[in-house]
Parts: sequence; C-alpha cells; structure tokens
Amino acid sequence: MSIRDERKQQSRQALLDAALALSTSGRSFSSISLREIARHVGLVPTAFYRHFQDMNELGLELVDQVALHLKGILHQLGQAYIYQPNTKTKISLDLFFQAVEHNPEPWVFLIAERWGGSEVIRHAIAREINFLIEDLANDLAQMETVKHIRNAQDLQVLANILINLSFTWAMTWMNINRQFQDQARLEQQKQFKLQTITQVHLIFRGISNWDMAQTTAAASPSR
Amino acid sequence: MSIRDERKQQSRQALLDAALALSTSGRSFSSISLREIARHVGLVPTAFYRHFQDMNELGLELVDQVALHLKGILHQLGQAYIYQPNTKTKISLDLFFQAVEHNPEPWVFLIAERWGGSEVIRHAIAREINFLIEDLANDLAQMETVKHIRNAQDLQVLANILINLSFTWAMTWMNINRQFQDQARLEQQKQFKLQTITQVHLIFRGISNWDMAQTTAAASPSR
DNA sequence: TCATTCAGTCAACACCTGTTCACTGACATT
DNA sequence: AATGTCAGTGAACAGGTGTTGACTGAATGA
Repeated sequence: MSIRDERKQQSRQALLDAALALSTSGRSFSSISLREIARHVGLVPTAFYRHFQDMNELGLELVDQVALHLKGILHQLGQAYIYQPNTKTKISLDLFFQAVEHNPEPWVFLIAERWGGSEVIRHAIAREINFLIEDLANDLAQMETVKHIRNAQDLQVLANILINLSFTWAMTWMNINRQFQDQARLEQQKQFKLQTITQVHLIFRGISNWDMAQTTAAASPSR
Repeated sequence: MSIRDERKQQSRQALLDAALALSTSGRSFSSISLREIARHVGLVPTAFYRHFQDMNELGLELVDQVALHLKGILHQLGQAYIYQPNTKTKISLDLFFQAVEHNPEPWVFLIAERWGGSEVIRHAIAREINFLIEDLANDLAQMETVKHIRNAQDLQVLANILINLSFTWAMTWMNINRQFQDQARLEQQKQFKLQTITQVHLIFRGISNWDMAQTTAAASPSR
C-alpha cells in the first residue's frame, strides 16, 4: 500500500475511533456532530467528507468493526467453555466480565445504539446481532450439556436468550464499576455475579430438562 | 383547581406528550430540542421555561409517567396469569404483545433511553426498572408454578430475566409490525411468538426443576 | 522532470440551537 | 373596582451545525 493510502487509512480509522469514543462517553451517536469528531482527531470539518459521505456511512462502518470484535470475544468465550468441560459457570462469567471491562466501548456502542436514534444503524445492528446469535448457537451445539438438543431452532432460542441477557449483564457490570469504588465496588460486583450465575443455572436447568417431544416449529431469528 | 392552573397543567402535559411522541418516532431523546417540542405544541420556545427548568427535568417527569404506565400493564398481565391458572403461555404473551401494540410509546421510550444519551435519565430508568422487577417478583410469588421458590432472591432473579427479555420482545414485536405488512406480517408474528413461547417454557422448566438446596446468597437488584 | 491526483485547508453560507430580557393581558386576589 | 400574578409572547444574542466551493502542496505515476 502506498504512503498516501496508508496515511488516509490512518485518518479514516482515527475518525472511526473518535466517533466510537465520543458516542461511548455517556452520549448517543445521534447527538454527536461531524465537526466534533473532526475536531477530536485534529482535522478540519470538511476533511471528514474525504472519508465518509455522512455520519450514517461512518456509523455503519463502526457497526461492522464493533460487531467483528464482539464476534471474536464471544467465540473465544464459547470455545473456552467447550474445551474445558469441567469449567464452572462462575469462571466463564468472570472471563466475560473481564472482557467487557478490558474493552467496554464496542459493547456500549452496540447495546446503546441497538435502540438508538438512527434508523439505518438500528437495522445494521439487528443484522449483526442475528449473526452473533447464529454463531453462539453453533458453538453451543458442541457443548456436552446441550448435546441432547438437536433441534436447530431450539438452539437459536437458547442463544437468543443468552445474547440478550449478556447485553444487560455487560451494561450493568460497567455501571457498577462507574458508580462504586474500592471495597463497595467489590461487594456490588460479588452480589451481581451471584445473580448472573443464578440466571445461567436457571436457564441451563431448563435446558437439561428440555423435552425433545416439545420442539418449536420453524422460527426465524429475532430482529 | 383554578382555571389558570388547569390550563397550565394542560400545556405542561402537552409538552410531555410532544416530547414522548418525538423521542419515540425513531429518534433519541437527547437529539430532540426544546424548541422542537414547543413548536410541536404550538408554543413559543420561551414558554417551555414556564413548566420545566430544562430538558432533563422534562425527561425525568417523562420517566415517571412512563414507568407508572408500564407498572400498571405488567401488574395487570401478572394478575391475569395468576387468577387463570390454566391459561396457556401463548395467551399471556398474546396479551403482552397486544398491550405493546396498543400503546407502544412508553415501551420505546423506557427501553431506548435505558442506555440512551442522558446520564440522569439513565439513572432514573434504572431505578424504575428495579421497581418493576420487584413488583413482578411479588406477583410471581403468588403463582402456583413458582410456589416452591421461597427464596426472595431467586424470585428477583427470575423477575429480572423476564423483565429484560420482555423488553427485547416488545421492541422486536414493534419492528416486525413496522417492517412487514399483511400476510407477511402475520407469518413473522407467528414465528416470533413461537420463539418467545419456547423461551418462556425453557425458563419455567428451569424453575420447575429448581433445586431448593442451591440458592443464591444475598443479592441486590440489577442496575 | 513534469503533470496529475487528492487529503487536508480555509472562508463563507444559511440554519438551528439554548437562553436573556422586557412586555402583554387574561385570570386571581383583595 | 383596583391590584397583583404569571402563562405565553417577541426580539435579540452568541454559538454550534452541515455543506458549498475554490485553494494548497506533498505524494504519485508517466
């Protein structure tokens, strides 16, 4: 790649990063401005147009990048769970919370803008979440606990529940880390972890006792 | 109440209604303006200040009103479920979707602004959602299926799951109604209903086989 | 070496925003 | 009937916004 193209790519990515950072700092994507992003990168407003036609185009690319990242994390978590069959739920959830804490921005963006102010972005996110659910369903199919569920629809329904709940977990976790400090934070974290563990246990207890006779008819993923 | 106070109240409520309508029409609360709301009501921008100090104050009142409405709907659904023990899950979910469809705005507002662009509103919504979870937990305590769960924390965890999933159901349902028409819509609705029924069945199967020995320690509601 | 491409610049535009202040006039109080 | 209250008005402000068009100058390719 030529020097010029490389520098262009850098600016482009800087704009994307700035947009992610701004729309993740407690404000919504639809309330941050093109000028603000450019300013944050150290560019003049009009330079924005050299990279994106408008904020929607920037937003769509952001959805792509963010979804790709989450897909990687979730798959990683899924594989860790599968190949360590004796792993307790607690350890898996610890890994999850750690991943969220280590790089919160993608989670915040996807979850906040899922029902956010931009139509096209909501569409794109719904699409990506369906892919995440599909991926998770595929990972789950390899699990011992779930081996008796051979209906693809039922697996998707399970993945659907887990993905949607995990979004709430992620946001709740980050809110705890924002609101509390020191040993009060540790206490809150502990209590919340206990709750999520109970939730997972409850769901997998439902799975363990799942009746094969009672399966869903054809069903498409949620949007 | 005097004539003047009554008219003031009317204007005030008109502002609240306009704000709800605008922030529910595909845009976010943080991206609608004070002037826009006043214009929508037929008032001059400065008249806004006769009723609210700023948009945050308006937003907080909106959260109150919306949460009160949802609390009523959810309690009604809970009671209907309890006092008709033979009611199938399907009928309960039909009632739920019907309620959402009949008055979508409160759902959209609460769910979209839950992770939206305003800090104070997110706080207020988190608070109200905790109340909704508490209320639902109380209603659930009266159910036959759940009679063997006497641990208050476990009931709250169950209510937590149901509330959070119901939010996704509500939004998904409304998206289906927006994107599809006629018999394509009916088909999508049918398929999605089957999915949610499976979700509920899965969770309550987990509840039915809940082991009393394995209960959570003290746990506070999610924020 | 010279002409071309094009990321970034600069100035200017029309428009929308929140907030101020003094003002009006229908209702309320005395 | 005289006085006070206060929801709604109107003009004006400083500042932010998206988008335009013509420009500069370093990297590119012939």
